Amino acid sequence: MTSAPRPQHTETIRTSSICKRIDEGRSGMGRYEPNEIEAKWRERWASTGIYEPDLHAARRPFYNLLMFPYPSAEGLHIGNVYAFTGADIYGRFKAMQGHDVFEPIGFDAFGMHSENFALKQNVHPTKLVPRNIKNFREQLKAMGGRFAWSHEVVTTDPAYYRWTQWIFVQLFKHGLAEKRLAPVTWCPSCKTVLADEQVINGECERCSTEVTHRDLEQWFFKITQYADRLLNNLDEIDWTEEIKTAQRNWIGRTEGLEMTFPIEESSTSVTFFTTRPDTIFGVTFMVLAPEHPLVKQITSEEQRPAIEQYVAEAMKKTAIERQSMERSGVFTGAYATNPLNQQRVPIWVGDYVLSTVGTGAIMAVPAHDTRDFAFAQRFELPITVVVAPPDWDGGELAEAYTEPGTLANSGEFDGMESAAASQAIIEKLESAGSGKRQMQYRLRNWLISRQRYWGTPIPIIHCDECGPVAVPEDDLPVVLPYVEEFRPTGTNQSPLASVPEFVQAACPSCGKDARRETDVCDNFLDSSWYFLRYPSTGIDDKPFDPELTKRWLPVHNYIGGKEHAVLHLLYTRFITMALHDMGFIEFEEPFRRFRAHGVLILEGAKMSKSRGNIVSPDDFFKSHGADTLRTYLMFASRFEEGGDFSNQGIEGVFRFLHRVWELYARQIEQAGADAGFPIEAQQAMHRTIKKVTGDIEDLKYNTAIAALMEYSHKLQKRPALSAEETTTFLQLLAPFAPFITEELWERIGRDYSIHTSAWPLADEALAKLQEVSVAVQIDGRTRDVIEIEAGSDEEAAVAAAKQSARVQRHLDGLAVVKTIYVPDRMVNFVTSSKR
RNA sequence: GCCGAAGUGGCGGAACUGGUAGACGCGCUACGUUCAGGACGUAGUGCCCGAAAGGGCGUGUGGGUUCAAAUCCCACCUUCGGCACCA
Repeated sequence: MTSAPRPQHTETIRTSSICKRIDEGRSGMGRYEPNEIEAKWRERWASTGIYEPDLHAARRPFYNLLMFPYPSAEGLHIGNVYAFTGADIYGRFKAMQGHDVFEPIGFDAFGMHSENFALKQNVHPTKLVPRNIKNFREQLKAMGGRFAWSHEVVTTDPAYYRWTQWIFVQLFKHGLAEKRLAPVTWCPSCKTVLADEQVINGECERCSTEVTHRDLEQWFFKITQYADRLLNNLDEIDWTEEIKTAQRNWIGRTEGLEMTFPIEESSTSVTFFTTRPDTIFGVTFMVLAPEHPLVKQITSEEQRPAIEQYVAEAMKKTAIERQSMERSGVFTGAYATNPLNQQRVPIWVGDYVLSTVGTGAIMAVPAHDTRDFAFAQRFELPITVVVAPPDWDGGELAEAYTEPGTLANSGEFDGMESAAASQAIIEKLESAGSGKRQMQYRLRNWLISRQRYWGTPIPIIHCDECGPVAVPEDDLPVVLPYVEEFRPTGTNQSPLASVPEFVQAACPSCGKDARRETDVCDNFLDSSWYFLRYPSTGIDDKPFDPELTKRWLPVHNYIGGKEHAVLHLLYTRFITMALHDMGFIEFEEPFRRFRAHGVLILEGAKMSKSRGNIVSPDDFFKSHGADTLRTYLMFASRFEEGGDFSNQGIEGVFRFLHRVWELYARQIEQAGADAGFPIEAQQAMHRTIKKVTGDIEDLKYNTAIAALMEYSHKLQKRPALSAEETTTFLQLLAPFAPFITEELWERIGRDYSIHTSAWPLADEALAKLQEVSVAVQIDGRTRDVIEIEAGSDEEAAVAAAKQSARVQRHLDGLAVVKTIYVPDRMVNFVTSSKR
């Protein structure tokens, strides 16, 4: 692991002159110069190591994790600053509450973006990536995160990917890795495998050639074996509900029936899965996915040309297009028999059926499925109602009826309700041997192989005698060789295949000549375990030290983007569970608490390279300083919702920090003045402590900052501040604006550092409001607002309300039939005139 | 198409468990300060009628429940995010 270089601040950039005049004529303090003070404290924090907890001795460990960035050549994105600031504020808050906070950072640096960018710039990724990382480090330091730089992790470092390979080997040894044929997207012109995002409207993004598919031998991890546990544990873990829902849907466990229809004049049959056994009597046709292996077998000679053309067309569409466009299909010429009613049903091919879902074939029940209904209408196929809608007249349906109901046209099952009928039909089919109850999952196994250069080499050697053999652990890492020509090779192999010294290897098992695997790993594997490595960086004989792991994990708080809801977060859970089962770690869920933050958008659109609307934080660091940018990003919207970035509102936050500076300048000048601490001021302070503390815990940073602004206005109005107010306000602001608060903390004569000082505690009695405003309504309309003592009973509140002249006027001539009192909130007089 | 989230002033956004809609900030207006000025201070600022007092309307649209709805229910519209080789 590399240790981060000290930032060099040879020159200080003067801040914009927004405040040039503010303090002219004021002596001593000078004006707020964010660039000066930020440079000063960056250095001081680094040299004193206040963000580097002693991992072995820490008494109250708190592992505060954020999603490590992908170091692109464009530099740190303002969205990264947004996400990391949100996580950092929480870490700073926990540290001030007395925890030993470990907030590591690293770089997820393998992958297609780096490879493609390197190709474009004609710079080798081994040169480009360190350059990008260096730039990112500087930017990350500029934003003022409390990062433990001595534990930096870089996934492209052999000292790291050695253990990524070790994980691959463990999974392989435990039967959780398998190799099989699977289709990839292929550009016939570039002669290369394409990623999904490189395909636009069925064409290669570079050469606009229509893409095709190829079957290649690929490695998979058997995540589906963990489907039930991954699903069931979701009920227990403290994660953002939205993410848990996304994972549940992704895993997609459904219970139903798997059954087969024999094909006429053939020895084969079609197997499909259905969650609606109650509708089997309504099957009027079947549909196979275009990729289904039976298609070639059963198509009649007459239909063959049409089918072949249709299948070729379908292969060009994406799964999303196939499900969004108008239903299309072609009849194969073959028929199957419904074993329940002996009905003859035509077999079609339709691209709305996906080979990756279920068995790649469906029984079509147009009366009770909207997609099948549309298909039947288009091709004039019969629609048989077998579940009667509530007031069905026996006639034709205008649209599919997909709800449960009473069975009709279903022989012996007529009159039964859907749920009972499903069970009865399953039992009948099970005893007849033509179907069985089945749990089905949407989740598919994890495709690990990439036919690319810039990734972790898969640590496997293929031997003709022994088959695939894992590289012995002592031989790891399998180092990614330097390949000058790292562009895709025009074969379906990784560029590594063109390096004979790499490919040639002796079989670790029998010693004969063998071939090294040349595909590299999906970089989701790199990022599936990085949090396990952070505490153990520098340890080179094991991936993670058991002692440190036990002390620091599972992670206490993980904050990251919703875009990682299923892939990264599910793969990470899977790897953790697998390592647990193999006995390497004691826990099976990696993160105690996970919170998803929102997406930062620009003028209503997501920032992306393709739109060209990426905003760099660098200009803001220079013009306003990191404190202003951090605070503004957190103030502009609810952290968990995300929001719009505009540089309109940033000035408001900049002014706020200037006013804070001024407030303390005045305070310092008046040193020695007897400030006093009136009760109202104490109450305001404790209310603010309570509000800010609660809001940070809930990640409601925007309202915490609003409360601090409000409180600062109150402080500005006081002639002088007490010592307690002076320190408390700075402490509450410190997680958001770590630099200015550290500077002012020093200037008011407190000991370094504010960031290790104790978070203020709210005095509940003082935080409580003494007087409350109570709305007085008449028939639900607010007519007056009265001030009464907090906690007043109904009698007192109603009496006070009736004192109001306005209320009296509105009640004049009306009879109150009902009075509603919500303590400390409102009184409502309901009158007889009410409607 | 499927899954998820969200629609509140001119703008970003607040609003506990159904209980004063619009906190805080931007912008705008007026006044003050300043040689001048992007600056700073004070006050005002949802919309409509009104000189004011006051009144009416108002949280995407239409309906409903309730003494009371941004919040709950039903239907619809729009936007954003995800859909397995982007990370």
